[in-house]
Amino acid sequence: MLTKAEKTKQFILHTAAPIYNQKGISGVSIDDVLAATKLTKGCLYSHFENKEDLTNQVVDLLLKKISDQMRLEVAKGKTVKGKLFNFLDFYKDPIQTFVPGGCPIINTAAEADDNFPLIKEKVASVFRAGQEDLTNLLIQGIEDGEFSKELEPSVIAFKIVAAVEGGIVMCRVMNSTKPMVSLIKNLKAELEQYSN
Amino acid sequence: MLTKAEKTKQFILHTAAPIYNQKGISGVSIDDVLAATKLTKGCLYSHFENKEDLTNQVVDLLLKKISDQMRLEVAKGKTVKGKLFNFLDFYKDPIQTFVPGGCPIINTAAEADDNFPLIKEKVASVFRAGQEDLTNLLIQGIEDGEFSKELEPSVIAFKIVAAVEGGIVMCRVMNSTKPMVSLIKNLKAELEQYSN
DNA sequence: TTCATAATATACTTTTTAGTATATTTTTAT
DNA sequence: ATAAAAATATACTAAAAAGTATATTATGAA
Repeated sequence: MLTKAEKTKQFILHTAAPIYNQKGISGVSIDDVLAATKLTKGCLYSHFENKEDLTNQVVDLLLKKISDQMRLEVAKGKTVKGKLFNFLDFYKDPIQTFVPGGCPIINTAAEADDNFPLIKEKVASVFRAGQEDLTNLLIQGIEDGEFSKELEPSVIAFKIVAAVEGGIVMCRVMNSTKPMVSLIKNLKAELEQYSN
Repeated sequence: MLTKAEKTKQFILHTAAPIYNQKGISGVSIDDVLAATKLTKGCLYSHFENKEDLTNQVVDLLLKKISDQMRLEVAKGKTVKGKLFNFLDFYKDPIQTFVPGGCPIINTAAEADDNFPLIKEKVASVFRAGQEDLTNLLIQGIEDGEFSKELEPSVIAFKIVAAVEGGIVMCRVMNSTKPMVSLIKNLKAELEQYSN
């Protein structure tokens, strides 16, 4: 069983996660987290060394949450194409996102690249792992005969993720899910072009 | 001729611009700007009401700078395809960007969507204008017979921008321009597919 | 060239935010 | 049940950041 303290710590992390995803690392204050959790400083600082420590653990959680859920959805697909389509559908609503505030991966990436070397590395790892998995999936699709050999796995893997992540941010700012729906339809059609 | 004060104000804005693009709105302090400009508070606050005012004007400048330069490059193209390729090539180096820190449009979009309604609207306008221009360009390409009627202008316009903007952020975090080079090559190939 | 105005510098105050010391309460193993 | 240890609350200090009042200097139109 989870100890009380561990429960509280997880509660803090899970409560802080959407706040961080919405406000960004630099935009979040300890007081924001205290207000949301209704806890006090003494309590929070007994679970985290300082703000940097909290931030690092929140980012870890954010990246894990989105990655796990995404993999879960992908895994439901029976075929390679099914898995790819599930990946795309996972991102179909850029306004109401799995973690409020958009995709934590692109959000964190955009903020961390020039400012937080450690977090930058965390996000880079997530991107690299994602690219590797997607690329392998596409390779398997070719090997299985689902896709034509014309398809360049690593290029398409990057293109799909870049388009989806960029699309999320654009849609959120323009307050419309429409372009994303069209984009996903188009990306599916592009994959169909490579279908055997 | 530009008055002294106007010169100073422009100097502040242009000096602050890359700082904002790198650190993000919430990450920049007035002291950061003072340190970079070697000016004092009294001076800065005589040109700007407060931090919000400075921020708004810096964001305006950032969005204008990148938009103007992009349009300039696009305009150099002789054909529609030439213009589109120039657009893509404009973004070919995601590490050494026109404004240091990546593309101000996606950076600002990612930060503003949940936090700065006014700035969110500014970015949305830039995206909308860009989408309109790109879409019209593609429509013209079809009318001119450069592209096939199969090409859906607004969908491709969104796809290209989303992929490029998402790609920039991914490349920056992964510290590699390679995926971007491949992406641009692929997007050009995709456009070639629609070529007559 | 002078003087009114604008620009800039200096030296503050205020506010916000992070972090700490210590007292009190709650867990949990015995 | 109880006592040691852990968790939490209270009330602070420290530091950073925003913003202001006022003195000084520079600009440019008469």
